[in-house]
Amino acid sequence: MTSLNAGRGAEGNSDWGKTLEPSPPPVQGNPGLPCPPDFAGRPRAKAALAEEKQSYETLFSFIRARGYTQHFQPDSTILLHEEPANVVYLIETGTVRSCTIDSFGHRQIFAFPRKGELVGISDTDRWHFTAEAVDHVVVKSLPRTVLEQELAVNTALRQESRAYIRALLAQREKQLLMLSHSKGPQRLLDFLVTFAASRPSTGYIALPMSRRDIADHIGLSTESVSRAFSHLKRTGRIDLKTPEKFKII
Amino acid sequence: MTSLNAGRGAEGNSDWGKTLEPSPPPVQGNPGLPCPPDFAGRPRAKAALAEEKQSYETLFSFIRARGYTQHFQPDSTILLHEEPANVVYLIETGTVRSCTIDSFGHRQIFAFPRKGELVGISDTDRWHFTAEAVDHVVVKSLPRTVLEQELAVNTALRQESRAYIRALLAQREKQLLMLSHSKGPQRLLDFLVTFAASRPSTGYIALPMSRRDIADHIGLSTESVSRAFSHLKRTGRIDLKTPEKFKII
DNA sequence: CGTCCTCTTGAGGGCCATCAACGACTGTGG
DNA sequence: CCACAGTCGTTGATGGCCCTCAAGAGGACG
Repeated sequence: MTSLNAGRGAEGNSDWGKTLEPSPPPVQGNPGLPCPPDFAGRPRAKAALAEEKQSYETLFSFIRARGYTQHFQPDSTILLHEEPANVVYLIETGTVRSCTIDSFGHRQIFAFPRKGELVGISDTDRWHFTAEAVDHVVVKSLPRTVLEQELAVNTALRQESRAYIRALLAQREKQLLMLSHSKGPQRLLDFLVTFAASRPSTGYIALPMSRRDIADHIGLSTESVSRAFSHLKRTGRIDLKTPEKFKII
Repeated sequence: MTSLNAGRGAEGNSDWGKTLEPSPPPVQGNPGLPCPPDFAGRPRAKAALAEEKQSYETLFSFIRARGYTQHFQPDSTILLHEEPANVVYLIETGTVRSCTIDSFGHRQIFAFPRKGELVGISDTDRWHFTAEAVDHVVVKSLPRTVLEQELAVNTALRQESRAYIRALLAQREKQLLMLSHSKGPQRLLDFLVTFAASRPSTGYIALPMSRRDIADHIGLSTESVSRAFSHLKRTGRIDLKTPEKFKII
């Protein structure tokens, strides 16, 4: 929570960080240059200046076309930590919670994936987390072997799969930042805004998960979550029609 | 920080979660089965029961062989958020800090990669974070185009690259768990243990980074980090010879 | 209508951020 | 050589946030 005004000044790169040793093979036929042109600040061909919105349509279409529809009852387990990661899910309906539980029984919910999001794309051997249905969940599930076979030959699919996992990583890092630097009500508001953004809906938005789920997501106790809701309501930042229906203001 | 004793009982999967709709193409010539055998709990061939330690030797060797040696001065910038991700680094010497800074100037350090770790493997277009040298850092840097060309044709490399990013994701999730559920001294101890584990050294271990860096990593103020050090020392969990040299007990 | 669960609100206390001061060290310039 | 400023690490005092314990309201369900 330090503000980095002074700091150790990450400036003064002067002539450090330059290539000092051209290394044996000059890579790609750039005879005179110790360092190929890609080292310079040139953006890659496909990257427009305007932030290019990543699409996962190839990946999603593939799973939708080849996957099997499965249903999960509220609070049932979709995939369990340590078990073989034999499948990938694409959510069609409902909300999932992805979490881990430590040896003391403390639970951390990393995400609440919903319609149009993948669950299980990040593992190939065994699950490193657990996923449970929050409400009634419908998914398309695809055997991992099928996905892997296609990944081996389909470049576009590979790019999208990588991009998806990268996005997960960036998401987690954003959460780390939030957890260490913002206070309860702000964390709740951020969560609600993010959640609302995943719904195209206007008007009141329904929260499928319990206060405890929210608490274990944003790192508070259920009581503090409740107080944070009351605080946001009192200060006019949200409208809370019922405990489950809210609107951002 | 709830303990999940009662909870909504993630049991009772009974006959939910079964495939309800065989979906058009039965995939791989399993005529009668609506669901190929990989759906069952069979581990994949390569996965031994004993936790298989992932090796990144193909990836590392490739970078070592084709990369360029670069040096970075303490506190110089290795890669900057938003700039083109044209390169991948393998650290040979020194310690790096990978971080992001939010709009209020709050900094979150995600990791302190060191010898034998990669920096920048997670992005392909632009950096989603910043990396700075903590002390004098020597790296092998490889143009991304070279890596991508090889990834396109080298399956082993692809697997290792994916595994590396997966490991980063799991690491971040572990950090999230730690940040929300453990207190200052415990967080510091976890960090020190992790840091010590990355050194094969016996005896006292030197900390290259400042208290502020540690603070921004484990989500405390510098003063609290200092108090946590004192606390661990007082309760006999660490031996602190100088502010930079410690030993786990 | 009682039981159970969730959500909410209050009271008390602990952890930690903040402000402040101090010693140790370093590099600078007189 | 020494005064001086600047940085870093440490410790103390104070206050705020939030966890814990506790109690109560409201709804779901048998």
